[in-house]
Amino acid sequence: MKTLIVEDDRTLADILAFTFVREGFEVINAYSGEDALNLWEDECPDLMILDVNIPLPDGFSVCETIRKNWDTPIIFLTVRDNEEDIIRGLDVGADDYISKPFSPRQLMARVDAVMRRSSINIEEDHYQVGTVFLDLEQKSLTIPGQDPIFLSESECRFVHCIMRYAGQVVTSQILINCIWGPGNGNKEMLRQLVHRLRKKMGVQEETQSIIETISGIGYCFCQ
Amino acid sequence: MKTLIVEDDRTLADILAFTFVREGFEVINAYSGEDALNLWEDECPDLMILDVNIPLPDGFSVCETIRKNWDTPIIFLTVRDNEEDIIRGLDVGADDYISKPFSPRQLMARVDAVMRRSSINIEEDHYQVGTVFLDLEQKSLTIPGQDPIFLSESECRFVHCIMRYAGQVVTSQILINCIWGPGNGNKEMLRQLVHRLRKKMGVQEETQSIIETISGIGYCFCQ
DNA sequence: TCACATTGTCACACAATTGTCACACACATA
DNA sequence: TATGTGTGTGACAATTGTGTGACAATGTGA
Repeated sequence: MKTLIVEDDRTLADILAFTFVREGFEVINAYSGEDALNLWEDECPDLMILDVNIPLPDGFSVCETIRKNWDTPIIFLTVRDNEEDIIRGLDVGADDYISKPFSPRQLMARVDAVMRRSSINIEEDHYQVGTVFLDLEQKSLTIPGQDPIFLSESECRFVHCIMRYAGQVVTSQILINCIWGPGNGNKEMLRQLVHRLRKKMGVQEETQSIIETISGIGYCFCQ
Repeated sequence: MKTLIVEDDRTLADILAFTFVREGFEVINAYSGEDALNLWEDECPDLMILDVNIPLPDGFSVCETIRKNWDTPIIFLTVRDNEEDIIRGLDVGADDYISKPFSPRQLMARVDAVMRRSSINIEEDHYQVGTVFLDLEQKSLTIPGQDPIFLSESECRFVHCIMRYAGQVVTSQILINCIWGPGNGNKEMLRQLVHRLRKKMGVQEETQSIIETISGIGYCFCQ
C-alpha cells in the first residue's frame, strides 16, 4: 500500500512517515502542492494524507484537481476544530479529515475506515497484516505454513482488535470494551482469553510472539 | 475540572463561581491568602483564579509560594491597567492576567487559552517535541529510527512533565509533585526513576542525553 | 442423556515495577 | 587534605501485574 504524505512541516512529515512505515505502508513525501501533483502522477499512490496549509496550490486546490480524474482516498489534515476547513475539505472531495494534533492510533483508525469504505480494500470480512490472515466470517486465523486456527467469538474479536492496530499497543481497557462491551469484562477475563488463544496457536516461538504483552498497558500484535 | 477562586469581595466571588459552574467547572472559593494555600493543598485544583488584593498573604505571595512546588495554571485578577501589578504577577509565575472589570466571555477565553497552553487539556493524548513523540495513552515514547520505548506509569508522568517544558529546567520538587502527588515522593525516588528510564532508553548517546541533569535544580528535556 | 466447546472464576507461580539502602564518584569549600 | 553536598549506580525486598492450570457453569448438537 502506497501513501503520499503532503505536509510542509518537516517534523510532522517525519512523524507521519514513521507512523505509516511502521504500519507496513510505503511512503512518499511531498512538501508543496506542486510536488504533490507531480508525485501523484508519477507514483499513483493508494492513499493521500493532505495538509490544508501547504505552499503553492493549497490543499483544497490539490484535492479538487486530483478528484477530477481519480477516486483514490484522500484524508485532510486541519487545525483543531476549524469547521470551515473541514466542510470545505469534504466539499472538494476529501474522504475524511483529522484535526491536528492527533495520535498515531487516531490517524490509523481513520485510514482504516477510509480504506474500508473505498473499493481499494479487501472486503470487510477479511483482515490481513503481513502474512497473517484473519477471516471474520469463518472466524479463522491463517499463518503461512500452518493449519488455520479456528477462533471462538471472543477470541475473534480480540484478534480483530489488535490486528487493526498492528504494531501499536492496545490498552487492556479498549480490548475489554471491544470484546465484551463496556462494563462487561475485566482484566482477569482478558488474561485468560489471551492465555487460551496462545495455547491454541501452538508452541512455535514465532507464532506465540504474535501477541506481545506490554506490561501495565495492554497487548500488541507484532507482524 | 476543578477551579480555586481566590477573591475576598463576595459579590465578585459569586459572579466568578457562577460563570465557572455554568461552564461545567467544579468551583472552590477562598476568601483570603491563607484559605487559598490551605485549600490548594487539600483540593489540588486544576486552575486558580487569584485576586491580587486579598487579605493576609497577598496574591503575589500566594502565587510565589505555590509556584515553588506546582505548575498548575494561575490567572491573576488586577484592577484595570495597573501595569506594575501585571508585570509583578507574571514575574512571580502567573500564567496570565485579566483586568477588572471583565466580561464572562473574556474570562473564559483567557481560561481556555491558558488551559490549552498547559497540558491539563485532557483531550491531549500525545506530546511531540522535535522528532520525539510521547503517546500518553499507549505510554510509549517514540524516537524516529528506534523501536518505541514503553513506559511505566511514573516514567510516563516524568517524561510528560519534562516534555511540556522542553528546553527549560523543571525543578525536582515540581517533578516529584507531578509524578507522585503532594508529599508522596522524594528526591531519592526521582533519581532512581531517571536512572531506570535512561537505562531503558538504551546506550545510544543521543537518546541518553535527552534527559539532562541540571545539578542542584532538576532535569531538562533537550530536543 | 452424554460429549464437547466455550466461558468465568479461583489459586498459585513467576516476572515486572517500585521504594529503599549502600556505596562510588565529582565537585565546591574551608 | 578533609568535609559536605549532589548525583549515578547496583542490590534487595515489597508490591503489583501477568501466565498458567484447574474447576464449575452454560450452551449446543448428537
